[in-house]
Amino acid sequence: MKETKDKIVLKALQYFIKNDYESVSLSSIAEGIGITKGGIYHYFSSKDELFLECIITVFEMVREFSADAMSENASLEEVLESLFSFNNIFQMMSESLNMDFVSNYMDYSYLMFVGIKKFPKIAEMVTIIYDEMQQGLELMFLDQQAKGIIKKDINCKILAFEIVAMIEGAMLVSGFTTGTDLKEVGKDLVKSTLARICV
Amino acid sequence: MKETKDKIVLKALQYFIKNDYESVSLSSIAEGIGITKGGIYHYFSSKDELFLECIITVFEMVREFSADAMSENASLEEVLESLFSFNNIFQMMSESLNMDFVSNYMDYSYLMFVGIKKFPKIAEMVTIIYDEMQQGLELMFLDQQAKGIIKKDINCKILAFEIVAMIEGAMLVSGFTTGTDLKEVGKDLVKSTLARICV
Amino acid sequence: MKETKDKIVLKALQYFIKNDYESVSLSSIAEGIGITKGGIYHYFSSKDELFLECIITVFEMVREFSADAMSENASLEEVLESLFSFNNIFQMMSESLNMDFVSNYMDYSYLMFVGIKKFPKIAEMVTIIYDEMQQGLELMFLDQQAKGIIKKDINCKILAFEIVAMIEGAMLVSGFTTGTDLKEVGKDLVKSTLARICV
Amino acid sequence: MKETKDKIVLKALQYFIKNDYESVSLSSIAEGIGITKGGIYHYFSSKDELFLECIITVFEMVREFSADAMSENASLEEVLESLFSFNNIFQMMSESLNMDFVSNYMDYSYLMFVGIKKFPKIAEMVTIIYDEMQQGLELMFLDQQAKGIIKKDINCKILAFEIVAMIEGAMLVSGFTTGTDLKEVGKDLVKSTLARICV
DNA sequence: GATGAATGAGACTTCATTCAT
DNA sequence: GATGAATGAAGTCTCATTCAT
Repeated sequence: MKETKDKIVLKALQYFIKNDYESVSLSSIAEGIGITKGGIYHYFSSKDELFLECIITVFEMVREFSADAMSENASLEEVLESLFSFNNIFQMMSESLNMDFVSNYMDYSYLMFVGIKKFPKIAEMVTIIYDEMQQGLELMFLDQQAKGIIKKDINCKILAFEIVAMIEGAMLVSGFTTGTDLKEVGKDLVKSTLARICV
Repeated sequence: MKETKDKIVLKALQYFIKNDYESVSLSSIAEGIGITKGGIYHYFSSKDELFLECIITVFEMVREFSADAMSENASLEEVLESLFSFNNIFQMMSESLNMDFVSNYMDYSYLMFVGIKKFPKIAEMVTIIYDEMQQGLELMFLDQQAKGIIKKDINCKILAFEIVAMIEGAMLVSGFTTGTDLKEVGKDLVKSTLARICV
Repeated sequence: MKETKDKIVLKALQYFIKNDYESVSLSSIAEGIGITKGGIYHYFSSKDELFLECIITVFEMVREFSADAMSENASLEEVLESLFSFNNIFQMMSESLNMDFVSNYMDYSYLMFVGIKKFPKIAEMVTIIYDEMQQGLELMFLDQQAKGIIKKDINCKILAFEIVAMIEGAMLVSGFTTGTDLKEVGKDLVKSTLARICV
Repeated sequence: MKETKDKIVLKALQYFIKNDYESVSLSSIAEGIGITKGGIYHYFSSKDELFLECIITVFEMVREFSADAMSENASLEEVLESLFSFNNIFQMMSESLNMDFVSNYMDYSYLMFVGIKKFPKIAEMVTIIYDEMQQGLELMFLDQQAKGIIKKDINCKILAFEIVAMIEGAMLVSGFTTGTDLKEVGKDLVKSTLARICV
């Protein structure tokens, strides 16, 4: 059955996302789904391998999300609205994983960093994600600029970087600053962005 | 002598910033500075306490940096230039610590996240840092707006959040994206920001 | 297999009864039965837990012994003879444990004291043992008094306490005093006791 | 000054009497009297030596007490009353040590046992104490028997052993059994003892 | 497919002890 | 007479991993 394997990844993710890599024990994962430690070794040859699978699972979801947001049919406004509705990302993630523990950007971000420290290879995956997002945005901005919707004097490459940076930064910062409602912030940012780039 | 204690914190920071908390052993720290494991316990009652001291050391430097950047005498342009010259932050940090290991934002960010997972209290410190920065910027923007330098229709509170988010996001993202020169990015962002907010 | 667990308790008891609690290392226990340190943690979650199990094992044997000695069918003389034949207690204990290390009362007594210092709860167990013994004796004395065997003017409650105290004291003291043969002492005490309480 | 040395012994005794030998650290003793660990080594060459001094201190007091109780001028009744007034022993001990922590026989007894496990030599000291006491009593009993006060058919050697055993046993057992008032028990035992040995 | 016993390495931590000051 | 830094050995405990069943 593939069921057990999925259960392991899910439970592992749940722990890895909230705790230090080293402080997550295979026992606790096994116990959490009602099997024994040794059983995990049927599906994964090591703790590292399991961890990697967890990270990849999350990354694929993020990639899918950003691809969806930038679908061809969407208007400039719709794209920005999708990307800036941070809460949706984590809601979707939680639903996909059938669990409610990815409560904020910090959880996701933490997993990413820990992963990179453990396996430098993961940094490459992150790079791909950001590059794809940035290039996607740049292409869209160029298209809109050609159509006369975006101001002519704007450097689309820089703008794309700005947007990506602001999305990541807003998610990160809003997890800490007091008195910032994530939903409102998203809307405000979309508005202010459109105002300054559109003709 | 306070020398040994400082050496311990320095070496510990060096390891904590590059590796998983749990995978940093006190032995390696001790060995790294030529003392024995037990010696560390003269100065710190536990690994956690040492870790905390390391984090606080870094936080104080960041706080100082952002306070310096927003000094009263500085012009709008100077403030933005300071805040967006990311590389300077880490250069300064490296100099202060007399070590060259804080090579990028990821290192600092990682330390922050790991710290928060271990000690939720640290999240409060981070909140203070961001809040101070955001409020400082907002005040400055309002002042400049009153002087007629910044456009009247701009919401300074949102703008302050945007700037903080962009700084953090740019530092984070630029650590991954390919083909982005951190120095150039900073300059570009200052330019584009000034262009859109100034009369 | 329950074999290993039993081996651990047995070997642990062997060490705990002869040495300081703290100076008994899990390594030595493990080594003593040919397993590794970590193996002990399969059966006991801590050194304390193992220690507790050891103590309980001993207590249960003592309780059983005193219950046996005061069985209903035994005559007054037989009961006293059983209780005062100290050496039998430890012989039995050694046989039950399949080891010959409980050589005298001091060993048992020491274990009891150390246990109490570590876990105050153990004092309650000891209390139960003594109370049961004292009450059992009192009932028997009252019965014998009613039958006219024990002198009418004797306070059976005090007598019961005296007997318990003398048993414990004799075991304790005889471990030190020179020139006292434990076997002879027991017989003498039975004789002198019967002489003074019987009609 | 001899003051510091005395303070060390006193504080050490306070800890050794309530805790496991190994779990008493020199740091805690030093801290308890406001000096540092290293300072102890001015007066004692090792932890063991300090421990031994503590035990000897206690033993000397016990020996003195029993010698006092059996002073030549005292009558049979007075001697027994002194020996059986257990609480007095510990009260006196506490006063001598200027501390109130020797609350019961268990504390004293525990110290004795731990001492023996660590240094078999101490068993010899205990033997001397018991032997002295037993021989002292035997001599007194013989004297009283010669004077016609004690029954002729009593074996004074056995009686002396019985008394010592009962004293030790009563102190031990009364620390556990419920509903036994130590003071009353002492009086009862004196009475019942006199009744059975006197003409 | 899964269990459970067992290993072995490595971690944090404590402490008696030494010694220069 | 006393401090305080530092050592080094030992101890408890945790865990990834293996393997017979």
